[in-house]
This record gives sequence, structure tokens and C-alpha cells, in this order.
Amino acid sequence: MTETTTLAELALRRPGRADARRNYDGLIAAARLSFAELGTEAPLEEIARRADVGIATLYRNFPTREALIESVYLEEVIAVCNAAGEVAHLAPWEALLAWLRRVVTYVGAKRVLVEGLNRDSNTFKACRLGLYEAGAPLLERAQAAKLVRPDVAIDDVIRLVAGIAGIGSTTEEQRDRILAIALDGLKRAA
Amino acid sequence: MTETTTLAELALRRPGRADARRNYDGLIAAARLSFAELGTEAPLEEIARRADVGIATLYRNFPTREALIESVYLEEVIAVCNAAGEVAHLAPWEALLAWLRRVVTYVGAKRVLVEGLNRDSNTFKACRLGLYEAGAPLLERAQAAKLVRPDVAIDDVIRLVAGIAGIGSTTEEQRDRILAIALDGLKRAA
DNA sequence: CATATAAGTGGAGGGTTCCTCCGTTTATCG
DNA sequence: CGATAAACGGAGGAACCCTCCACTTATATG
Repeated sequence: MTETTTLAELALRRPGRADARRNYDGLIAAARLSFAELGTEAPLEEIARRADVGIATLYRNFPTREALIESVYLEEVIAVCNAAGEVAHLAPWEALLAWLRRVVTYVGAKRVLVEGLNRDSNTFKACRLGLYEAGAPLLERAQAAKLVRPDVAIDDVIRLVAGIAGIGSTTEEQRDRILAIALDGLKRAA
Repeated sequence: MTETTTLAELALRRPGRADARRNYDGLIAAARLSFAELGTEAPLEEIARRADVGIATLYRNFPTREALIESVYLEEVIAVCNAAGEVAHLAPWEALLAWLRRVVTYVGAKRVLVEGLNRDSNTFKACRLGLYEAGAPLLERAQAAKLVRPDVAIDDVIRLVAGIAGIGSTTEEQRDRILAIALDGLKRAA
């Protein structure tokens, strides 16, 4: 479901020739490493060097720095979307909670990637859509069980949680507490 | 109150000589303009040019780009802190709500300034402290009136609100709705 | 297998921005 | 007014960005 949009984009962008595909993958791997180590401002020439590839090859595959950041980001979002399936066995409210917690952890860790990238880009929109599709069933289940107020939509929830995840420089305990407060507002008004 | 820490920092950093102080102020003004116009990546030499000052003067006052961003940021935070006084005449819950809305509007508008700046820096910490001191009386009043659950602290609230403010690419309506949901969780549990 | 061809490749190089160094200017104080 | 310490400007080397083009190679086809 998510994969239709996302993988379509991936498949579309990935080069067709064997050697080119090898370089493409190598670049993403090198970029992930460099970004983690030096931040999103890591020199592109350094990334190309690590991938054992000329600078022109990098630019051919990723015309802008943001395109590269997004491609790294993409793979990780897919993992979180898939995690929505792993909580299906839990009770409605607990399942929703568990998955949202996972989203917070994930987005928080990769915050450095997200900030500074154009949040209106196509790839980013696709990621959001993927998260919506992954989370919607969990929300609906909780609403059907009368545990969550019926007037909230999945994109409200995702954005709320994403916002909390973006909070910098705080302990994990505090972030959990804040998340709990916010999600209390989600519960069915008595 | 807030001003003790904040202004102490400001006074500390501000040069003592008349001409130097003039340049310092000119640089901040030019920086505010340039950042608004070209983003936080605006060429520092352009900023120096606009301030009618050599590039070395810029670097002497603000050794890094972040230092400059922070200084611009600082002045604006003070304005929000002062706004806490302007809502004192409202009822407890409404006063808290009004001020938090103001914080969201403010931080949302200046998000471009905040992201990309080191959130653990001294200046940033001072700003947070200022917001805490400004907001604490509002929160305590609402708690005393039994309108807000007693187990939340002001820094939870500020961070929660700051997180929501940081959400990108959404309408003002949605942001208000999300804020309302989150603040519902703040209310005294029945 | 041979070979045509389109896709892919690397790196030189011009342009921009960063940031330091140092000789000159100027505010301040006795 | 003169000494002196603080502040100043801009030249210039280094890092990085990104385009252009001559060369290489995977793949499809006869």
C-alpha cells in the first residue's frame, strides 16, 4: 500500500544499468554515513570520494543536495511504515500508542536529516502519505473501540507526533511525558 | 526577571566603544533583513556589505554564523516573553491559551531561524529559561484554579508547544486544531 | 561473436563563499 | 594633545559548488 507510491518513486529514479545501479546504491550508503558523521552539510565531494565515484556521477543521480538527503530519508520511512503491521496483535489503544512511540523515536533520531530539507518536496509528501496509510487503520480501530475522539484525522495525529519528535535537547523521559500529555488530548472526551 | 539572564548576555557581548557598538547593531539589523530575504544561508559578506562594514568586523563580533543567528533570535524572544504580561487581565485558562498561541505564532514564523542552529547553545538555553519564567505564572494560575492538571511543569508545556510550532507545511487552521488537541491533554483530568 | 549506440563516467576548472592575517585608523583617557 | 589599545577593512589562500565534455562500457542486435 505504502509501497506502491514509495517504491514507484524508488524504481523510477533508480538507474537501469547494472554498474550505474551499483554506483547509485554506493552513493546512498556513503551519504548516510557522511551525514551521520558530519551533518547534512557534509561536502558532496567527500561523499563521492567515499563511494569511489566521480563528483559528476553524484550530481547526475542527485541533482541537488536535498535530493540526496531525501533518498536517504526514504528508506528509513519505509521501515517505520512496515512497523505498523508489527503492532497489530496489541489492543487498539496500545497498538496506536506503540506505533506512535516508534514514530517519535525514529523521527527524533533522524531529525538532523529532516530539518534543512524542503518539507514541501514530492518525496517528502510521499513519505507523509505513506505514514498516513500505515497509521490510519490503527487510528480507526481505536476510534471504533470508542477510545479516541472521533473528530481527529490521521494527519492531525501524525503531525502532532512529528512535532513532538522534533523537539531538541531533552531527555527521553521528558519526551515520553510530553507525548503522554498530548495523546491524552486524543482520548475520547469522557 | 527574564531580562537578568538575557540582558546580562547581551550587555556582556556588546562592545564598549561607541563606533563598535554602532557596527554591532548595524550588523544585527542587516542580518535580520538578509535572513528574512535569503534564508539562514545568506552570504555573510553580503550582510557585512549591507551593514557598511568590513567582513572582518562581522567575524570579530560573531565568530560563527550561528552566533549571529542566535543574536537575531534573542531580541525576538524577549518580545514574546514580554507578551506574557499583556494577557494578565484574562481569565486563567484563557490567559494561558492566548499566550501559548502567541508563542506558536512566533516560533512558527521564525522557524527558519531556529532550525539549523545548535539547540544546545548557551544563548538558546537562556532563551528557553526566559520563556519558562515568563510562562510559569500563567501556568500556576491555571493550576491554582484547578483548570490544568497539577503534574505538568512549565517546561513540558513550552516544549510541547514549541514542537507543534515547528511543524512545517500546514495550514494555520490545522495547526490550531492540533494545538487544541494537545492542550486538551493539559486540562485537569476530569 | 562482433559491433553499434546509448547510457554512464571522471575530473578539470570557473565561480562563489569562507575566514584569517595584518597594516592602518580612530575612540578614549590621562 | 598625545599615547595606546581597541576596532577597522580588505586582500588572498582554501574549501566547496556544480557544469561541461571527451572518454569508457554495458547491453541489445545482427
